[in-house]
Amino acid sequence: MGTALQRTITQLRSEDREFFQIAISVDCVIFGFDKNELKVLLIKSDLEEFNNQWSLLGDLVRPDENLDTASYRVLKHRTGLDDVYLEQVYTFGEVSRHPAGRVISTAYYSLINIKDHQPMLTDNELHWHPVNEIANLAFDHKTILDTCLERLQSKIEEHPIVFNLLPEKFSLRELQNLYEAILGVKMDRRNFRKKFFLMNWLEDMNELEQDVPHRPGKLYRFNAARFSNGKKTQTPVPVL
Amino acid sequence: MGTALQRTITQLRSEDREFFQIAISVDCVIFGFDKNELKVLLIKSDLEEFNNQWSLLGDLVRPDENLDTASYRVLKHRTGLDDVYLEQVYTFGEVSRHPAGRVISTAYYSLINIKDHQPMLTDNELHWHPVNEIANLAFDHKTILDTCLERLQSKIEEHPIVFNLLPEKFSLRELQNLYEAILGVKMDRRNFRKKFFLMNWLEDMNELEQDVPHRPGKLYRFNAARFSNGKKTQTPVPVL
DNA sequence: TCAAAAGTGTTGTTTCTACACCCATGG
DNA sequence: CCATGGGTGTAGAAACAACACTTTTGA
Repeated sequence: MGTALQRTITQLRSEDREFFQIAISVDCVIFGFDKNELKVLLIKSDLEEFNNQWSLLGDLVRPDENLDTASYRVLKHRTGLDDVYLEQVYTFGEVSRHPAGRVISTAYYSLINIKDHQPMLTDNELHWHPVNEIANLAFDHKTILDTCLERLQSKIEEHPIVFNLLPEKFSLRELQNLYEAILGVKMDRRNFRKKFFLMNWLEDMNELEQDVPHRPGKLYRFNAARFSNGKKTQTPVPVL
Repeated sequence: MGTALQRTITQLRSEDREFFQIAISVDCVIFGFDKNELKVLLIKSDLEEFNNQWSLLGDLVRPDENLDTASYRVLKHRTGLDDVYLEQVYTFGEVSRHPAGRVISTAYYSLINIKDHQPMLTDNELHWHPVNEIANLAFDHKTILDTCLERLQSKIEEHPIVFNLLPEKFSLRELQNLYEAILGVKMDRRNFRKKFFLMNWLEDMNELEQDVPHRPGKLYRFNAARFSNGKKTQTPVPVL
């Protein structure tokens, strides 16, 4: 009862050529945070069918390239950044999702500090768009964006990843603005501070904000070493 | 600055043939629940490299077939069941994950009522294995299984999907055994009952268990209409 | 001195956890 | 009558939500 998948490579190549008609791509939802808005990096589609529409950054996966590697490559190519937070979310495989043929796409999102990336903005095909203002995109990219945003929203409830969107030093106000922008809710300032200090993720830099027209706030940085000291550490013990 | 992905189909086919060297497959982690154990349906691998090892059920995706459709096809083929709960989890794309060549695989898990499937067990290559007793599998299938189990564990914390693993009528004890098997924890009976009645997902059938050597428990069924009447209904209102 | 945001504690509510006794059935 | 699991309520702890005033800075 063997399937094509279970045969050896020689057999696969000779008998099952019909299966090698699907291309695979990665699409990256690159999030940034600026002016208290969550933004995403988009490019003008140069495909005729989607003239003047924006699309996510993506590329075909090479035959000798891991999926993750392909995303890192796209990211590096478009932002110049290495070593960024990247997470696979979902694979979109509708037969008709791409007008150029059968292309299955695996979606990733990444979080970058928008300031680090400024120089690449000279490429005038690339722009940061406020996530809230995006009504539609080329291909099924709006769906991909929505899916990645939902994943991001649930992820930050438990994991300290938003720091990737901020400069090394930040104030609690900036951190709260960021959470509010991602989750689309307003939060109570006092409860927010309490919660974060309890988590024990922050290290006080003993520095103050500069050039603010009001009382300056303290600056903190994320202390990864403290992560896992928070309250969510009691992993349930398997019963068997 | 166009990439291969952005060209038209004619161009893609002629210039980028190198990209059509990757096959895509789906692998299904089919969960069942029997004798108070969570089980998964496996097949003996008939690939030489993995002689005598068990593997998940999967197949190559056809060029004109949606990803989800391919999973349903595999499921139908192996269990005879239609209309089952199915959820995509993750796509495994390591270059070397399959000895027969470059095969990227999208993993799904599904939940079925093991009783509905009994007849197909005549196929002696197919067996239900207790999830806790699986040490390794062919390919990277152990990783896939682990990933799907983790997803299942987090999913059931919020969503009423475990009912797919039970017969239509079940006792609260069975339901609790199922949660305990999936999560690998022991729970307090009184608190468990309280929580479920609060959720309001259950409909009392006014029937009792039969043929039990002790006081019979009431039977319930999942009432989908009541879902969303539970407490988790207050969706946060976006601020913008 | 004014405007603007920083910083700080307490109280009530809800949720979660731990825990023990009587009941109904089959054997 | 015994063994087995069904069925039930309460009290303490922890987490969460709501809320107002004083402080510091720049203009």
